[in-house]
Amino acid sequence: MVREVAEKQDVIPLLGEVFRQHGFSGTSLSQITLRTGLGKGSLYHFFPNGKKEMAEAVLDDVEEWFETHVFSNLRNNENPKAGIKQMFADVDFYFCSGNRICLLGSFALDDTRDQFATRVNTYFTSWCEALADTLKRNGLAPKKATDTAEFTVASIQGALVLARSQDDPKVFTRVLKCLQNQLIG
Amino acid sequence: MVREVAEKQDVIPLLGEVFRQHGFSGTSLSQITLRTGLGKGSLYHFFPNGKKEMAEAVLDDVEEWFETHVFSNLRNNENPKAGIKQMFADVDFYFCSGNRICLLGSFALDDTRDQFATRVNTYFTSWCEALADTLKRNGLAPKKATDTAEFTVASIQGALVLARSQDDPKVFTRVLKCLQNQLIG
DNA sequence: GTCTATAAAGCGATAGAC
DNA sequence: GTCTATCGCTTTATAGAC
Repeated sequence: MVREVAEKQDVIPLLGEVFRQHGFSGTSLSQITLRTGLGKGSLYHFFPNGKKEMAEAVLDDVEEWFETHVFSNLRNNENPKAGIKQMFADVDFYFCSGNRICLLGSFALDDTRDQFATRVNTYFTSWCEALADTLKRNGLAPKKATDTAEFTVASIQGALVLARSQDDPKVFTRVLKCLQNQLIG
Repeated sequence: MVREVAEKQDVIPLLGEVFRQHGFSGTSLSQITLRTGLGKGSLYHFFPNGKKEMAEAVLDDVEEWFETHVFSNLRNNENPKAGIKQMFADVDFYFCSGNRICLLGSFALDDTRDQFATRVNTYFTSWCEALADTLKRNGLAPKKATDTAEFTVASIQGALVLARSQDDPKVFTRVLKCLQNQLIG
């Protein structure tokens, strides 16, 4: 770290990296110290409730990014097709073209989910609903729009899993392209 | 446990349950003892290399199940459409209609993957290749078959993630139905 | 094959000096 | 705000009795 005095705002992205790498239960405070350059003293100064509060701060950060970039664009873009196209561009950017996993997806798979149940649920629900709204405005029947949105969000998550399993981010790019074709051909 | 003397074969499914619940790094030997009823002495008798060897035994078991039921059926079924239909039935059965996660997908997401890299890679590769083979025999062009198989396997994984995030297994059932429609609708 | 006892290391968390 | 020292607990793993 360059600065001697850290700011919480600068630490959160680094925490996100550590949690993405090791998972929540696989992340130890010593690994956090390694990545952030902050000792336990500083970490507990910023996050009095320890590791769980650190993860919550990261999840807040993730939610805010998706709300600002993805969800609000889906809801507010007057051109549904353009909104969907923009979603795929943002998603590709955020997940670094398949080189980055989804922290909420990672938390969802084991019992970490239960510690962050509301956040995990809300993130995916918001995404599905915002996309379903856009699909309706693009002419899909309500039920069809809901199902298609759910299917799309699921496939994006699975593409991240499969890309990592093969250690090949191109898998993610291919699935994204296929999904975009299905939605706005 | 009813039996006083355990057999390795009986222990492996229980190990699978524990790893599915907590993830690999979230699983401790004391939790394994709770679930299996076996003390450290017995566990290290069966698995001298400890937790990693236990996970490997579980992964071997999973691979064998999928090879026997899913992959070989896809490769050998003379009727491609029937083979695909059977795959979805087997997958729905194995993942308990969305109530069970994929251990290899769970391992893939964090750095647990690196400890089981070959197994994780091979499982998904075998699945994609077997499905692509069937899709070709059903009339798809080679490249289209490969892409569709990859897309399908990814979506199945993502459906498991999304179902757990919503604590709603029905999500899994809906995505599976949608995929089957796309393939042999 | 199973158990208990034990070791050494690492864990999350706290206290207090600076 | 940052650090070091420390606490109490859990971890993986081993040893040895039965």
